[in-house]
Amino acid sequence: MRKPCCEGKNKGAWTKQEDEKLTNYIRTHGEGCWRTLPKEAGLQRCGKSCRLRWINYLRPDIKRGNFAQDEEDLIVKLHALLGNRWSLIAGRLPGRTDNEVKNYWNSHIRRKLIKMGIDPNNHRPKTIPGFQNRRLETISPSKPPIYGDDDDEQVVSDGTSGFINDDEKRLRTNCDINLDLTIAFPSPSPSSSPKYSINGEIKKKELTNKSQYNMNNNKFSTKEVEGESFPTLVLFR
DNA sequence: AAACTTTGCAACCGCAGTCCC
DNA sequence: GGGGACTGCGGTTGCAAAGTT
Repeated sequence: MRKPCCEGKNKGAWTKQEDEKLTNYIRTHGEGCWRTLPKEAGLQRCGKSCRLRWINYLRPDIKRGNFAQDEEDLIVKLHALLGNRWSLIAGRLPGRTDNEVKNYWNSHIRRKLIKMGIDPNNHRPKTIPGFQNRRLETISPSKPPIYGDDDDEQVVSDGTSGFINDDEKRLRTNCDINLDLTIAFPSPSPSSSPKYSINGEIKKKELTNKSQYNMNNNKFSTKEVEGESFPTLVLFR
């Protein structure tokens, strides 16, 4: 039976001294074998704990503080496409960690979506008794879904229900998701789990076109996109 | 002011994937 | 190819701070 890596080691919150030891060690030796790092750095912690502390808190390139609105929007979009793949989502938010994104989703965004009557798991309006017949009938494959609280409702020119709440407007826009993600089909093996790469790190054939995914009709459209400014995400299913 | 509740987030845990012998 | 070691990920927990009664 393998010994638990944390047996006999410190647990709980990190002290300033521990942070300094870890930071100094990694500055000198770089990130390496997390298993042996604690001993070499003089820490009574398991390697796993050191890795987590470094990645989520001590790394110098971490952006701390509140999430900007565009970051929040991007998280919603990426979550709609990728689900709970926090490390992938965080990979497209410079300076943010998967743990931070996950926490922000669970404590802010998820709650906000629920409050607005949107299922955070599938990003679609929940069927709420009382207004579902009137509201959900407006959803069609070619049209963004209509959702929201009746109290905030207003009538817009096309006769459908509209919103006066900024968050709702923004999220409604996000349903028309249109990410610049490169999508590659099909999987080399149907039984294999999805694979992906960022910036083409894995050696798989990529499509030359950029496929744009539209949540409204669940379709990919392809068109050439020039001047790409952020990492290319490739999904293999 | 005290008690209680809610919120935010750091840290832990277990599992799955990958590597290496 | 099998199995152990290691790493990384996502779910969950625990606790301090903030808010409410």
